[in-house]
Amino acid sequence: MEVFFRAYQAFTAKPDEMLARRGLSRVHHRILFFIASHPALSVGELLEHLGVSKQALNTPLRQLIEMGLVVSAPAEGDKRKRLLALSGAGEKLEHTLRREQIRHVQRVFADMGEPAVASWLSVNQALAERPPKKPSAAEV
Amino acid sequence: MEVFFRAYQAFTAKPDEMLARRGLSRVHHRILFFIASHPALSVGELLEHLGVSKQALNTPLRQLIEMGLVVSAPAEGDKRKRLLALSGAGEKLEHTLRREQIRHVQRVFADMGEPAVASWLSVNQALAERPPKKPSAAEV
DNA sequence: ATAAAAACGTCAATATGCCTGACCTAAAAA
DNA sequence: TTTTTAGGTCAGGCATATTGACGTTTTTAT
Repeated sequence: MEVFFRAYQAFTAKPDEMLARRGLSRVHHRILFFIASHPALSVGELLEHLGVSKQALNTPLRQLIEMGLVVSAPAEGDKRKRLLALSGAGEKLEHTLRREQIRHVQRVFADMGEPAVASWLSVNQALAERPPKKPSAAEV
Repeated sequence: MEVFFRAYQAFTAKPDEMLARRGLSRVHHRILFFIASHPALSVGELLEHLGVSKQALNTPLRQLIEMGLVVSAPAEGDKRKRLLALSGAGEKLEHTLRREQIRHVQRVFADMGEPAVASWLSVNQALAERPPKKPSAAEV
């Protein structure tokens, strides 16, 4: 339990530090991550992924837009929807954060060998896919 | 990144649910866990492990004591220190929570096989032990 | 013996983060 | 034309964490 906890903390420590220097936090990273992973994401879809209320998303998302990291544009077919995308700067930041996490993980992977990594990934996958109960939207 | 995150969430979901039914939360679990793992732990040592201010610990710890799950007694040699221990009920709860997590993990382990589990554990260990920067006490 | 420090507990003020409820606009659907 | 839907925002409330400041008891230093 403790090791698992610390592993996750260590995994996000470097990005957290970089984000903090820009006045951003874990939420902002999650937003950037989902937008990067799901092109042309609508606000509603983002809310589902994050599992927070729209009021909770409002502030950090607005900050990202005001900082020019995220762009929000009305959808083609349905102008009520706002499609989110990363700006150039947003992509750059997201890549930087992602690369930090990859670097951290790879330093370990290099020592552990290929099959260990594959196992680690698939166990995580299995753990994540088998929620003991309902994943309670608020904590996804 | 996302899988790792969800794996950890799933790992704590069941305990969180059980704690919530008693009006407790993640912090309480962490306190119970550390007390269980370190017999005759002093308050100061607990604070170091948790990496929070003593004011932040005060409330949840007091609740646990008032609920009769944790006992606090002056140390033999140094009566300024308060040594923490689980009561019978506290041990029972801690074991229940621990067992839930083990059960969750073992359902997955059963499918993945022995070596995969060993790899998963050692990769986590390695990730946890290699903080990219300083682990920033506040998030340990 | 007296002063200083350590370990713990607590009160207060402050900041954050998230939630629910309520209200508003613009656009799509009925 | 009326009703929904998608999104944005304000207000109030709750929970939690932080720093700062005291007060108590016990131990250590002078």
